[in-house]
Amino acid sequence: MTTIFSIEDEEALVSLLEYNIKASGFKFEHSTNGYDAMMKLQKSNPDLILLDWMLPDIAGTEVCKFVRSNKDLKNTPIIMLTAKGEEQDLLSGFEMGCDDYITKPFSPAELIARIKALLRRSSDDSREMILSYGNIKLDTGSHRVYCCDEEAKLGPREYRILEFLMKNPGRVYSRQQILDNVWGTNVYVTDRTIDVHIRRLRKALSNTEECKVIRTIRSSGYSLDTNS
Amino acid sequence: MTTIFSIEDEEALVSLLEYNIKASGFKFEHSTNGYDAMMKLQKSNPDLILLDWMLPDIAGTEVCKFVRSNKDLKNTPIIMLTAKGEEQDLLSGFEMGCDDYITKPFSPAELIARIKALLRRSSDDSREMILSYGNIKLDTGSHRVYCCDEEAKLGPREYRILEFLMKNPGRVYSRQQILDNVWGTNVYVTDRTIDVHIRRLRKALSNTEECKVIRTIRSSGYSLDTNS
DNA sequence: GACATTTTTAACATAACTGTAACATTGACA
DNA sequence: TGTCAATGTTACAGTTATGTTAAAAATGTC
Repeated sequence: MTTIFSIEDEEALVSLLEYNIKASGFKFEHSTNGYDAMMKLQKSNPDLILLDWMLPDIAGTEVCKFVRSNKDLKNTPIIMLTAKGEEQDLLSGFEMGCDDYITKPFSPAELIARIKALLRRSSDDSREMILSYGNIKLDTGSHRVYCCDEEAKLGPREYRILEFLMKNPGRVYSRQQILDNVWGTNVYVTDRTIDVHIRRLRKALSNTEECKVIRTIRSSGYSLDTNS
Repeated sequence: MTTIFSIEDEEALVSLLEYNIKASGFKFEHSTNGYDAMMKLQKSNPDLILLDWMLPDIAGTEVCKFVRSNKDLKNTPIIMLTAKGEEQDLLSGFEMGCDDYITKPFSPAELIARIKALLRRSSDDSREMILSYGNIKLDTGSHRVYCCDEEAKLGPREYRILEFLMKNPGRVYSRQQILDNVWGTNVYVTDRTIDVHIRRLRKALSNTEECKVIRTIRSSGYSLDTNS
């Protein structure tokens, strides 16, 4: 689960943060001072850090510097919290590598919006690449699929199933695994539904014999493989 | 040539600025008071403005407000010059849309460094170039779009969407990505709004069949691509 | 402040996709 | 070979995503 780590000493604010962050479906962790934070951060390895610029022990810049120089944490986005009137800190903040800032007092909605925006920006599942197996090519950048150099027209679900299977060609996935990865967990869908989508996928990839690469492993599932 | 416009009344400082700015290869222009500056800025249309916060006639905020509300100047970066001890001005400065500040006295090296940093940042957006894809050409200098050699009339938003899509032809962007990049992060706009703009964009680019290059990827987003 | 332009929302229409059920087929095993 | 369970196939109806239009809201302009 996506984890937000807050470094903030003001109790009332911590409660507010915790409530809103949890309500938005994130995991919440926190420290009330800089040294504690530096210890915990290493283990926690959160997805985003909320950093109060005014801490009881050390300056926010120091925490920032620590994060940026740490191998595991260096790419973790940081949002700094500053009080009204501390705008001159913004420059040093950005220079130290903060990604965004928000001025106290702030609305929870705004904070959540900024958190989500930053997470979006730093998430890397939008990488472009070309997966290929046999005569099938799948371009995640343009969402196009080619089968023996002809474009295959797939529905969104079929596309995602194929993308999933192509990440590990040859490997057998159970219907449940396919469901979890393509539909998402806790979704109520019959197993038979998968068969239907597999059918559609096969149909779309049937230009030539070499394109028929979805193998049924009876009582186990499906895989991308030569049918042999 | 890149032009730096200074608004500063202290003669000694003007000489210092002029010398260093010219030595760094920029063109130097200046005014010694706010009203004069507002008149000259319009014609000069500089690449960056150095604004002393304490002017003999009007407050720096007023000049700032003027620049930001002027069609041609609104994107010009502003560095404000403040005297030590005027830190409280920074708040209003940033609120008015200043991009950076520097406290007097400052080292010429630091000033030049900040100028260059700001120019770099703003040049990414304002570099003039002609993007082209298929029969569509987009001139970022004149903000004109040609579709099969005829000019297409686009609204500002449509223009920016097209410009964004043209930076990576073929690549699929989700509505959220389009929002982040065209509207900016943490903006509350419905997804449907994008569809409407896409509709207008398509309408404007429909001279011929070859001009219809916005592809819908159901449940994923849009891309600039042949529809095949 | 009135006007024109642009942007956003809302409502509805249309097209595309999805899941289910019902039935057909296949393969394993006694 | 008959039986059973698993999978293949098909068609359809419900659902969802997108297209389209118009009007309200916001913004810029004179």
